[in-house]
Amino acid sequence: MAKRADVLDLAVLGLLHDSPLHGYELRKRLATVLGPFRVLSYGTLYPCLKHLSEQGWITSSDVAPGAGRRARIVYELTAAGKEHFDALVDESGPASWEDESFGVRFAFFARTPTEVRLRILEGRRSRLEERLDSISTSVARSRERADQYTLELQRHGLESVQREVRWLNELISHERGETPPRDT
Amino acid sequence: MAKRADVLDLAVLGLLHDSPLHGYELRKRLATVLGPFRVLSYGTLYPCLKHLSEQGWITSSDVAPGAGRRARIVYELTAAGKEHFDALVDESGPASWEDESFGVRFAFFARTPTEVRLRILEGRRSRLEERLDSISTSVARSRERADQYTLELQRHGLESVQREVRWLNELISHERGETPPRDT
DNA sequence: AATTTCATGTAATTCGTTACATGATTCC
DNA sequence: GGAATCATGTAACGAATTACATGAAATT
Repeated sequence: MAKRADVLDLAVLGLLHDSPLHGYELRKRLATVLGPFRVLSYGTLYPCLKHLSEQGWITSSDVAPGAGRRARIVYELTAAGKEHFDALVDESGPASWEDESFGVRFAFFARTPTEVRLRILEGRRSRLEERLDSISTSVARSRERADQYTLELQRHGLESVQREVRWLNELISHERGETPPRDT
Repeated sequence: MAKRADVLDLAVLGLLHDSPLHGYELRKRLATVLGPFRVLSYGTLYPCLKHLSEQGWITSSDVAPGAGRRARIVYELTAAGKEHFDALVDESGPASWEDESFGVRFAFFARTPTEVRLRILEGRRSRLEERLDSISTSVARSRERADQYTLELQRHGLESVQREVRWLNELISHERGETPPRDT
């Protein structure tokens, strides 16, 4: 069963899928995958890399300080790591896992089979629709007690979720209707 | 200086501002304030209530099981608690604190002076604008390396942030231009 | 009679941050 | 010569979750 920590694993394995990288560079690229706001600390990244090595999903090799570049440790994906990545991308787990991993899984869609892409998009959509329900319920429950600002906050939240559902609908029909943008 | 944990403190104190409540009921109402998605566990709530009592911001009293209702512990805001709440609402801290507390502080706007409301809204807006910058930079940096899906994800993220900025603009001009919806 | 909802807590664990510690290289 | 960036880690701490533990009252 997928755990929370697996989100980071997934992101790191996904980035190493393209090319071997060292920790410092990985951290910068993770910002793109996890969202440009979140900057991961080394206190999280390096223990994670150690863990991935122990599991045999990546290998590390010391690269001597060549012309202009200093010594660093480059991590590379193993065959087992590729398998694990595929399993993680496809894996469905508790709603919290799927929510947190959605962005990361989407970021690696170019390497994901169409049917898995569809499953992920549809899963996301149905979770958002549940959210829509629960917001409506909570709005109904607290209408008397709520002031203008609370209502406005709920309204805005509702609208944001609805917008994302529309976005997903477009993506889903795109996946179903025509050749995907790029197929690897 | 505001810490992360203070977000929960703020939410609890804000809810108790209206009326005394017991833990179980508090937890349900917290869902409205923190967002209908997040359900807080008792493992977080009860230690928090203990902490707030120790600080003298709330008092607890055992209520005997009256007609139809069973025994429970009702928490009430103290004068010191009200002061602390006001201080927390007004407090500016690291970006992470302001980001996480924005929703909660907004939820209690009805009890917040107009100038503080404006400070909070403008603070949020300028943080989002920084985010806009950093997204643009990261898009520019990774354009060659990025595939269609990564670009689409970034595009969607950018649009969401821009939408929220527009929302904030409306709220700000509303605060500046006319009598606020409700003044307590 | 059984299940759900009400109601309160504790213990172990996990995730992640901040601060600390170190040092080379490049740019100004 | 000094600052910024590159590069890798550890230790202490903090926040919150899950699982555990308990039990009464209401609903079906």
